Amino acid sequence: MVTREGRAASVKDVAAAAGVSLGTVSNVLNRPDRVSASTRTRVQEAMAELGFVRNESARQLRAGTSRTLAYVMLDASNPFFTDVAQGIESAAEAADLSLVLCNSGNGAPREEAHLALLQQQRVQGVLVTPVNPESPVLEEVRRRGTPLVIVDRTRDDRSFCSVAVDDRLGGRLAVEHLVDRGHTKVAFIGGPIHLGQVRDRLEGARQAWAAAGLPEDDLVVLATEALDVQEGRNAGQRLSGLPTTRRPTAAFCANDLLALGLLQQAIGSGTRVPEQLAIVGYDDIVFASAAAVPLTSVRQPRQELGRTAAELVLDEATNDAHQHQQVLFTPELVARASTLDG
Amino acid sequence: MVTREGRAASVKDVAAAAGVSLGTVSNVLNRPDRVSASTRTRVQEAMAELGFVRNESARQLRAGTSRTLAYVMLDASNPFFTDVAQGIESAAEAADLSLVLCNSGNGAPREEAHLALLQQQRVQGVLVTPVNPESPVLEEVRRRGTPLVIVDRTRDDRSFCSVAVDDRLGGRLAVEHLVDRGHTKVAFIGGPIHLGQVRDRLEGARQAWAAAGLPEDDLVVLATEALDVQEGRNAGQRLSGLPTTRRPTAAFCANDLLALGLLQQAIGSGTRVPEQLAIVGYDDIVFASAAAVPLTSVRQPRQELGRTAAELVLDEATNDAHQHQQVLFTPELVARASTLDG
DNA sequence: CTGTCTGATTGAAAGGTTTCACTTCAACTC
DNA sequence: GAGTTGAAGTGAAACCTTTCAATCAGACAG
Repeated sequence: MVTREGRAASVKDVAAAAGVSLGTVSNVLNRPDRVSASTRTRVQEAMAELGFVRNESARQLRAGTSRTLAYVMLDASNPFFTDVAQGIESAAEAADLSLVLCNSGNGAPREEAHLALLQQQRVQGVLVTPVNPESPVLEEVRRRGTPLVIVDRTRDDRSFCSVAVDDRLGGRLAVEHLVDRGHTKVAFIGGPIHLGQVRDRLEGARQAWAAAGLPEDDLVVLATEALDVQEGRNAGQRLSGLPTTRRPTAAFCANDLLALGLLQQAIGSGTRVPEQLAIVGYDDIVFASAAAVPLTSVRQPRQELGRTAAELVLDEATNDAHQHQQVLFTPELVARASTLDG
Repeated sequence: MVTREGRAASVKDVAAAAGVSLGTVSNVLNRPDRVSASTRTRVQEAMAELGFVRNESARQLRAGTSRTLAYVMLDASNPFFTDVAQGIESAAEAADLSLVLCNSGNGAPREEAHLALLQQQRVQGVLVTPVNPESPVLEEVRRRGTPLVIVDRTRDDRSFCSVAVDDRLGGRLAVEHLVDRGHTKVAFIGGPIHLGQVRDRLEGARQAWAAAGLPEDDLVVLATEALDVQEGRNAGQRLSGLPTTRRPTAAFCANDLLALGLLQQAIGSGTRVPEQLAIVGYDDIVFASAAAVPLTSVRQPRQELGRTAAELVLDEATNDAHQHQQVLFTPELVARASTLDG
């Protein structure tokens, strides 16, 4: 019956309708075995009749805690982060928690607003890929009692749990691969250069370059303003502008979006990939393998990243003897047509 | 001070620390103008001192409603839906509500679980791109008092607000464009065929085909099992397998993921796009224009879709005289290199 | 028939915030 | 100086659920 008399039905209404006490209704909800079968069905019928929905606020107020985990994503439109979210979700599901996603869209104010709300909601824990991992806001969150784990970033002091992927190693793998294929002049494309990710990948690239005994100046750095497709195209134009003799024969891009932009610009301007320009991306998003020339890329264990982060935050939430730890995953190079001619 | 004595600080603690009554603390929180400046700062200092975080459950319990909107996405890894979510977010922000995202991952049980929890949380309203728009679960949600709007789908009866895009028109636009370019044998690629979207886009395609006076049989339907990249590749192989005389010179794909898969397979097997095979996609996701051969696609006003849906759900939540309405947006063809040679 | 045990049910308290009718007090008016 | 006004602050009630000690009814033993 749709008896909507202003407010929603409460346990009290259900109790009245079923002719039992309010404690019994609660028992039906939480410990059905303690209630006789006949009463139980009577109560359940009353609930259905009245369209009763348990009020989570009241429940939580009493219980003191929610059954929710939250992930504040840096950029919901980057497939990398949605994959991470899927990993988190699988761990949350296993722990019988539900996951809510928030999107900061790379904006610090939005991130702060989301974090404030999540604290107020007393979520069990927060996972976040922060705009700035060094921000004091993160400390504040934990100081106020909400467990927090940093995802795909690390903090210089080791004051938080974090999960990330070894970006230096990733950079090394990419450049070693290119060196193996005989390239002796390579461009690194990425930026802003102050981002931890970009810095580390470049550093790894330089290590591999030096290890191969190649002259430092032949690893050219093209700094970009963002890690998106448009910037990839721009970088491509800058490459095309170079005289042939000084033009790199391969490019290592700090993420796949850049690589896809570069690829597009290259093909559009008649450059053959990989014959004239080999390309390595980073992240191995689903669109990398679906590119017209399937992209060689450095794969990160995205789902596992998420899953592990969720497990850490749960440990922090439930285990008194919790120790912060910084988990570092190992990336893996996936070679495809964009570097493999013939 | 990190005085964590078991439980978090409450208004009562703050009141005691600041030497005021509990009502005053509440006033500082909700009507700061009614409190003298000196008391206000004293209370605020006490809050900072104790690391006070307002308990949203208690607030909501008292207020009866939350300041939250929710969107249950069909597939968080499809950029189309994250763009819709961004539109919703902008409307939510304007109304000073926050948005939580849930992902059903195309699974009915997950969708149901999310909907149940959102009702319990007494969210202001729910937006959902349902696995099955005809599901009785949706009626249940509304019957129990939570406003609900259907996004990017429609229901046959008009019992819900919904926002969608005119898929028949989209199909017509795509095929008209191909006919204009002189194609007389075209493949429609999409499926599962029972999906409303796919059905309507195909129907529009057929209308345009018939209107051009072309023989019905020359619009070939290749049914796929899903709308993803892999199925696009598969479809490409099926096309390649056809004898040249019977092979379509153009393909209209029911979404961009299919189109990208098809494009990849085509280029990989040496088919020149668009000279030997023109391709039209649908959705105009960001990766469409970034494809190696930029994809002609039917653009849907994704952000506006989300924004409008959010406005409708808010109207349903706040306006007693609310009337359900089905908003239908107009798609637009964006012509790019995948159909434009020369 | 008394006493004991068990399972089912009850009723009241607690949890943190907001609201609102009420009190207090200082400043002002005539 | 009696009376009025307004601003500032107070305190109890209400929101809905869960928990737990207490009660009840009936079965059973002695």
